[in-house]
Parts: sequence; structure tokens; C-alpha cells
Amino acid sequence: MSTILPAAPPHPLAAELRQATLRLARRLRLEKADDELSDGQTSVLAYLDRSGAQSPAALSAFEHVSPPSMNRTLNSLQEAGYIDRTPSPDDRRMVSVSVTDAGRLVVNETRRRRDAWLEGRLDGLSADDRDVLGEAAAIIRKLLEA
Amino acid sequence: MSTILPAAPPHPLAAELRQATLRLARRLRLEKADDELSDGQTSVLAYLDRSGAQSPAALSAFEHVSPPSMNRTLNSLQEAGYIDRTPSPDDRRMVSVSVTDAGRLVVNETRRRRDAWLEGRLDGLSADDRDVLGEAAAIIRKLLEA
DNA sequence: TATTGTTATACTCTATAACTATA
DNA sequence: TATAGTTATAGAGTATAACAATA
Repeated sequence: MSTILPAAPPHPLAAELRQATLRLARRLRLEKADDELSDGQTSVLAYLDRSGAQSPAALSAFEHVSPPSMNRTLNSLQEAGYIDRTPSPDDRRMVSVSVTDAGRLVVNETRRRRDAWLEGRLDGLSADDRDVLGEAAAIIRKLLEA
Repeated sequence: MSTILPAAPPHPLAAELRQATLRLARRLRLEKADDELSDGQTSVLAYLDRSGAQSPAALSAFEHVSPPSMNRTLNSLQEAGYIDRTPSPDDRRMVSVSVTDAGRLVVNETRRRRDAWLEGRLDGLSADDRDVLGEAAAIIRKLLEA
């Protein structure tokens, strides 16, 4: 019987989940609607679409990016016609950034492509495996909100 | 009874899994050992560590990056003392890139930090939920290899 | 001549610091 | 004077094209 075990990872779960998540995310990010859009632009557009209009400051905080860098990203997106900038009537220093219809189209197309790729892979799994993934997605959402 | 249903997503599973994965990956990537290292440098170092020595061409293919860009990344990593480049004795055009001990240290520290953050979140879950995540990680690995 | 890696050059993305407008 | 946003400038990261060394 083993008395003293060599130091083994106490929670291989974290390592497995980290690996699986980072690799799948990496693969998913390859699927995009508009190859002209950078990852940052894609991400900002998706965030604006699901959270509604936001200030540039809020966007730079969410993206962990400096205000000038976000400003540049917004310039590109506006030039492409994917977002609008409207000054606040109350405090004219503040700006509200919102997605245009064209922007929403790109966001949805990107989601569609990613889901299509993913569905292709999910089809090869058993119903049980798919159930597990569905439960896992819900648990991860809970974990992120904690 | 409903006869004609409005177009509903046939597989919400893909959408849920996509969202959960991208968000968790985003959060995990924030945890790094060396803030001086870019995401690309961090990724190359981790890949070299787990796959063993690789050619620059193999690395640029894996990272979906051009050979000159990878060359620049390797220059930075070599300057930092995290990798070695050794020409092949057989074919002297070819170079083998490998992680140094210092590089391995950084890789492991980054993994440790990400796992530590994740374990903190996993502790708040039930044993059942953790089991589901463990199974999901294995399924995702299978899915990526398919 | 083909291939592996690297250098040359230009462009995009990001950051810090300075500036403008509004409060 | 403080704050939200933007512009100025400079430093990384990336790409295409050209080059060097080896096969």
C-alpha cells in the first residue's frame, strides 16, 4: 500500500476545464461573419448588441482596453456603419454608442456561423453527451455570475 | 394545438455552449504569470511546453499567424530567455524551438493562477455540478479531436 | 529549383500624455 | 477644478514581399 504519495494535483478538474475551455474558445473565435473585423471589433459589437447602448468608457472597461484604443475601435465600427454615436441630451459630454441594423446583422451572422460549426460537432455526439454539455453551460454561467 | 411554429433555434445548446465557453475563456485569459507577455507569446510558450520542441513553421500554423509574425514572437521570447533555437544537425535550414527552464516556470505559474481562480469558483458548486463539468471537459476534448 | 527561415517595409492596434468641451 | 471623450505621438503586433542559406 502506498503510504506517502507524490504531490498530485488536488483538483485536476480545474486544469481539465481550463484546457477544454481555452481550446474550444480558440476554435470558435476563428468563425466570423466579416473577416475585415478584428477580434476587438467583433467583441464590442456583440457586447453592444446583447447589453444595449453603452458609453465609450463602459466599453473600454469591459474590454480591458484604454479609452483611446476603444475610441479607435469605435471609429472603425462607425465608419463601417455598424454603430451610431449619439451625445446625451442631459450631459453633452457623454456619448451613447449603439448598434445599427447593419451591425446587428454582422453580429447575428457571426453567431450563426459559430453555432453552425458547433452543431456540426455536436451531431457526432450521443444524446447523453449533449445533455451533459447543456448542463455544463448552465453551470458555467452560474459560476461566472458568482 | 400549434400547427405552425415561429422559427425557433433548433439547437439552443450550441448557442448556450458558445456563450459559456467564450465568456469563461475570456475571464481565464486575464490570469497570467507575466504581464509583460502578450497573449500570443503566452500561447506559444504553453504550446511548446505541452507538445515539445517544434519548428517555427509548425508554430505559425498552429497559431494561425504568418511565419514572419511568429519569428518576431520567437525573437521576443528568446530575448526574455524563455525559449532556445537550435538548428537541426540533419537539415541545417530547419530550426528546433524549445522552452527553457525559465520559460517552463512562467508557463506553470500561469496555469497555476488560472487553476487557482477556477478552483475558487468551483468550490462554490455542488459535487454534482463539479462532476458534470468534469464530464463536459472530456466531451469537449473529444469534440475538438473529431 | 524548392524549401526553411529570416529581414524589409507598411499597416493596424494599443498605450500614455495632452487637449477639448462640458459641467 | 473635475470629468467624458477625443486627438497626438510612439511602441508592439501582424501581414505581404523580398532575401539568404541550405537542400
